[in-house]
Amino acid sequence: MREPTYYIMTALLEGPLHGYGIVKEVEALTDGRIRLAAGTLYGALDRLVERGEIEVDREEQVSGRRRRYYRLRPSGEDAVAAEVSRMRSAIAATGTRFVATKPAVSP
Amino acid sequence: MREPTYYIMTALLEGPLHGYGIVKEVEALTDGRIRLAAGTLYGALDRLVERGEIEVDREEQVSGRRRRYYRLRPSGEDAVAAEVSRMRSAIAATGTRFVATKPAVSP
DNA sequence: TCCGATATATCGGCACTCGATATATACTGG
DNA sequence: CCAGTATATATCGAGTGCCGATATATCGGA
Repeated sequence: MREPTYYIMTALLEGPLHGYGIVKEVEALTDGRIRLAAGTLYGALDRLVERGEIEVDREEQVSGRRRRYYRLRPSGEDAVAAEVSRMRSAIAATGTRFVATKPAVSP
Repeated sequence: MREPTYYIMTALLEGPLHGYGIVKEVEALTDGRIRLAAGTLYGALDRLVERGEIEVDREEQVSGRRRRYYRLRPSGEDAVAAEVSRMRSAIAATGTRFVATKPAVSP
């Protein structure tokens, strides 16, 4: 799984969100580092629905704009868990070379 | 960076290795989970050389077979470190949902 | 009135991976 | 002695996924 797809699913871990809401949530989750391109987002969403990892939760009409909410399905959550596990293994493969540094806490 | 490329570079963290040696090292590093396909390996190697992240260390002739050793360059090591950092952030983004479980130690 | 934010959709191009195929040598078992 | 497996590298086409561009539409603020 690639990074954009991973973050899309991670955003949905908290609960259903619509496309643009996912963009904003991923931006928040990554401190602004990842700004999902439209093609990436809707392409990934379609693919994930087709694979049964997410599904349409509901559609809303908010001040003239349509919002389609997506929900993570159990297999999607499993996929995220598997991805986390793969990343942990990948980090472990470097041994003690790149040791995690705890972010500084405000004193 | 994709997983195969990541492991190719991780294998080179220990020191120079030739193509087939990388395949074996990655297999060892991942408990046999990842077996680099020939196309993946040599394609990635060429790309990494072109980008200056690895370089040819030396060539040997061992029992009639040519071996081309590759060496990780500083920018390549930086790339691996950046990748580790990205993965740590990605894991952190899931919050406390998927807590790391220490592998069981033989009792 | 025009710009930026909100909101979704689609298309073409690009990068990377993968399996298949090719080539060649060395060793081991039957 | 010959077939199969391991060692070793190279290349090509197909498939997948990401990205930027483009399109469309509404709403609020300067």
